[in-house]
Amino acid sequence: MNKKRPQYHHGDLRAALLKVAAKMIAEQGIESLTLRALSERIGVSRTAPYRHFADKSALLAAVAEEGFNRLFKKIQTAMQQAEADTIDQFQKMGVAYVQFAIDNPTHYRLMLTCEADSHDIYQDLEKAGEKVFDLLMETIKKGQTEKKFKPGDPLNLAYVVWAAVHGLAALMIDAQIHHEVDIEGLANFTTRTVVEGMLPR
Amino acid sequence: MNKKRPQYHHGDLRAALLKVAAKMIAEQGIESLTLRALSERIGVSRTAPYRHFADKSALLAAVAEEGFNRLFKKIQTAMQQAEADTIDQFQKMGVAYVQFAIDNPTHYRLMLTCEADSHDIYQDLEKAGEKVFDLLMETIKKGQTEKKFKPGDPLNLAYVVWAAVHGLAALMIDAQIHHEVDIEGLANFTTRTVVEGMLPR
DNA sequence: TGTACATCAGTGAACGCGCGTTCACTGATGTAC
DNA sequence: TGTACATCAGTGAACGCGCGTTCACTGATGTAC
Repeated sequence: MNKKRPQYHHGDLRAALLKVAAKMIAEQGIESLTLRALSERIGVSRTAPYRHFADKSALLAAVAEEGFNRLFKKIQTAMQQAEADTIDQFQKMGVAYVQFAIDNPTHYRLMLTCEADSHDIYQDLEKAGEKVFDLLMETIKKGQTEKKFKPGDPLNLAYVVWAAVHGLAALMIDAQIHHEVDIEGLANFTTRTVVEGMLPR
Repeated sequence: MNKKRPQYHHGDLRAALLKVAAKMIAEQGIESLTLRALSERIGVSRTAPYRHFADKSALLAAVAEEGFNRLFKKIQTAMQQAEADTIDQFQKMGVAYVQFAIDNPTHYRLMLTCEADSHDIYQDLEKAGEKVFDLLMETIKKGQTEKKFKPGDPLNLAYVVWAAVHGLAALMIDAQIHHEVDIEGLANFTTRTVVEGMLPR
């Protein structure tokens, strides 16, 4: 039993900080996450987090990083559940990406704006983000060598696709797209349209 | 000469607040805009803004609204400068949209996240945003009746296109896409890809 | 044209709040001998 | 197995700060007669 009398040493405070911070962000938004409330909820003094993180933004960066790792896994399993067809994998990736963002709206927002100020400072965070992007790049390259996607710099294509799924996620999160729409349906339609275009066949 | 001795009555404080707030947001970001600094810069007491806006968020909503009006005009003129071809107009719209976002990054961010919390509260803001969206909807409908776009619910197509340009803008603003890329080029490529798709011809 | 008065735009002092962070500290843990 | 000691994780009081907003006010403006 771990549920003994509160101990002086927490055991694994670092992990607990990340976990509870993620939970609180999900519940109340990023803005309202305070180091004080976070510590109190864990049952530790306000200043204990400073043993594990240099400051608040370092903690947020770690939370964001963990988010990218989860996103990475989610996309990976989505691809594995797809058929062998590259285009099918590609679409599943896109839908999984949007789904993650919708399921973890505040966390997702943190991930994509946290990096903004801190590109160079938090290199682990940057790497975690790049890992996800690389998954996309590789799929596009594979599709190109299989002649299923048109040729050209895969980086530009990756940007377009990323823009589409990120944009869709962002608009939904910020409630610009009305909530009553079928999320998965629209995510599916979006990736399909990016692949097939808007021209009549 | 308007540059007389400072007067008790400012003359048009409301307009000045909007203008200077936009300027300060552009210079230092949304976070760092404070009512105090804004008032001081205009040369008026801290509490003067409360004669014109209920509170800070009402002022921000008005700033955002003004942004949508400027965006609307910019897109309109971009369309007018295009050839008569609907698809050409469509692409020019997309590029103009991204261009606006890149030229006014903090203002753009405010516009698209401000609405989030305040959909129902600030109806003028919502209307200003809808006007821009309607421009997109109309163009898609026109393209469909001309058989230049594939049929189907134009709303879904509009969401896809909006997602693509918004996503591109957001990624650029949040420095997820490296700054060295050719902005206009990528914006062009994006709208073209959304129209034409990724399949080989 | 002059006066009285309601209305409105701006003042400035002050409140109250919550926050991140610092500092010197103390209790627990692990290791060398 | 026992002891000494360095190291490390957590404490709690307090600092300092900037902010949005309130309040009772005052000076300017416009209008009715």
